[in-house]
Amino acid sequence: MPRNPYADPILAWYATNARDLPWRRPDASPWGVLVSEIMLQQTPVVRVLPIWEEWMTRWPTPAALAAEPPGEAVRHWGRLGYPRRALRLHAAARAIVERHGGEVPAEYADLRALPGIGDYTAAAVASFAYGRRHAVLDTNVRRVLARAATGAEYPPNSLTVAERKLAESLVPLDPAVAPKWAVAVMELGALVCTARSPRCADCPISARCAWRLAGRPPHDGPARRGQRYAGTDRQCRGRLLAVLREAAGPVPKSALDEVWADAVQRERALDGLVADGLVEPLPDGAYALPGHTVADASTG
DNA sequence: TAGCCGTGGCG
DNA sequence: TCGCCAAGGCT
Repeated sequence: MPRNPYADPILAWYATNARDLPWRRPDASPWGVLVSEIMLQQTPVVRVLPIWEEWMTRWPTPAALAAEPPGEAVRHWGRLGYPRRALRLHAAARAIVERHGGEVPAEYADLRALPGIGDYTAAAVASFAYGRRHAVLDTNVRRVLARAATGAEYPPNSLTVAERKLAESLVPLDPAVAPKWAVAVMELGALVCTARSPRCADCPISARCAWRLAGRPPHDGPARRGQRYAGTDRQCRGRLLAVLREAAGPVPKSALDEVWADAVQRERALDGLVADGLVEPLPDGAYALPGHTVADASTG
């Protein structure tokens, strides 16, 4: 039995089925790869594409972003969601300038030490941008391995030691092949071995997929907890931050009061945004995105 | 470690 | 319609 019985068919499938994504092109910089990975966290590719293009034009290097106030990163994050990612990406850019001379580091440990970069993103950037050998374990890969190797429809709720050991055992030994395997198995999960309705007829490893061979038994464990959204603090935070994103400068508190009726929840959410550094209260009682430049009010 | 953190499209 | 889901990280 080869080290990884799935590698050859998945690599062959990837060669003809991979999407042409800008951060995968040869001219993509490590910075472009890093930005894409942060934006893609919990966010579909189609929504990331235009924002990524805008960021690459506006801030082609970590130094370019680092030179801006953090609020500009939040503003140009738009409606991608989870805006703390924008704040952390800005902080990562400044750390890259200060600690790494403005170059995105290639070492996993250095990447992992940057704000907003966890185990997955550090491995992904090291692998995709620098060709390093790493087990790149995202939700797609976990699902593919759960089905193919374990015979379960879905992976466990949280990453287990067994999953990590399995993934690491499958990383090709050839350093030139390892990063190709990482991106290929991820792509298979994104396009074919999907969560809702997997397209087993189009899968290059269906003949050796334990889950399919078992008749695709449904998930039997505890149901995954669905997360409500309407009426939550998260929705309230989103409303408040949208007001600040769309305003050219500081806004009076009344502008925030207008977008959420429940005053108790509104204050709690606003306090949370301030605590997170996403919103800055000003001495005059107004609110702004963090680090905004005070406009010159002496003209006119 | 389980809960929190946005947003929008799809089955 | 509405719950589920999308290249996670942090505490």
